[in-house]
Amino acid sequence: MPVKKAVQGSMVTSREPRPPRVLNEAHEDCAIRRVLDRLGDKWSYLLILKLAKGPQRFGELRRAVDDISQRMLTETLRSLQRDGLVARTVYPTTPPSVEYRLTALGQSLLEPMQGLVAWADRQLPAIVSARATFDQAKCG
Amino acid sequence: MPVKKAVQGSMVTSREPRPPRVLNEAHEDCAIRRVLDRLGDKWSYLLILKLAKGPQRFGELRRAVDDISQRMLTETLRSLQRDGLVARTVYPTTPPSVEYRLTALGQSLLEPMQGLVAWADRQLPAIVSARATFDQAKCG
DNA sequence: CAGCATCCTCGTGGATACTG
DNA sequence: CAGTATCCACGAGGATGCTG
Repeated sequence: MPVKKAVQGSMVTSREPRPPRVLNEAHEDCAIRRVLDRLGDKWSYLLILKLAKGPQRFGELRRAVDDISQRMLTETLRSLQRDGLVARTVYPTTPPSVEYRLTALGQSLLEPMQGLVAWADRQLPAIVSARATFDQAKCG
Repeated sequence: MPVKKAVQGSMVTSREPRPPRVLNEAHEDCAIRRVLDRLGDKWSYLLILKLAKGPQRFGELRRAVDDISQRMLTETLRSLQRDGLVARTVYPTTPPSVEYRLTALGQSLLEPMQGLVAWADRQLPAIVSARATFDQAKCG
């Protein structure tokens, strides 16, 4: 395991301080990549699944997920809203109450998503087992 | 393993060096999260889609994706292999030749994945449009 | 209650050099 | 060709404090 030198010895290479990195963005026009960049983050997929159960308030979602930080909940919900997958409704009560629900577009994502969820549920044992075999072969 | 302290500036804040973070791992038993942690990375999904076309050699995959670094190609392929989604075959020629192909388990993932790809292709315009509207409302 | 602002840590992954 | 090994930039996201 790479314990991270930390030191960078006294003598050290003649290495230059590395020029800024230039991104290759050629893939930006690939639909699946753009969608995965969105759904592949830590919380989006999960929040959509929670919202599939029906509209929910901010605090409800927070409790439903329970290990999401409030900052990420806010941020993820907003980006889902931006993409038109989630709608946000403010009720001007005191204290304020905000409800989130899936839009039609968001709903339309449920079907393909549930296909993946079903696959995950079915195949997880096989994956875990494959993993064990692989690790055994390595270390045994 | 996080040895890393390294600098931590000379003068700097009166703030304490923040106690170590303890992970909430309560979600570890959720199949979809475990599967997404795997497929949600930058390359797995894409490599599986490439391998769906048939077995391919290391270099072929490298060129097929073309903006993946060789390090990440190696690493991603190995973790897919570990999970039993991809099989690796070495042909002891000179120079060596290594072929990767989807296992049956990997194949079984294609169907749910393609559902998602299809959705992405269909709905990307709607998402882009929603995004524009949202941004307009913000800045306009 | 439903956020916003700030700061800081750490994991992901790119760049590069080297090997069998 | 198909990797391994190292170094390091950067952005995701947790912790915390404050607000309407």
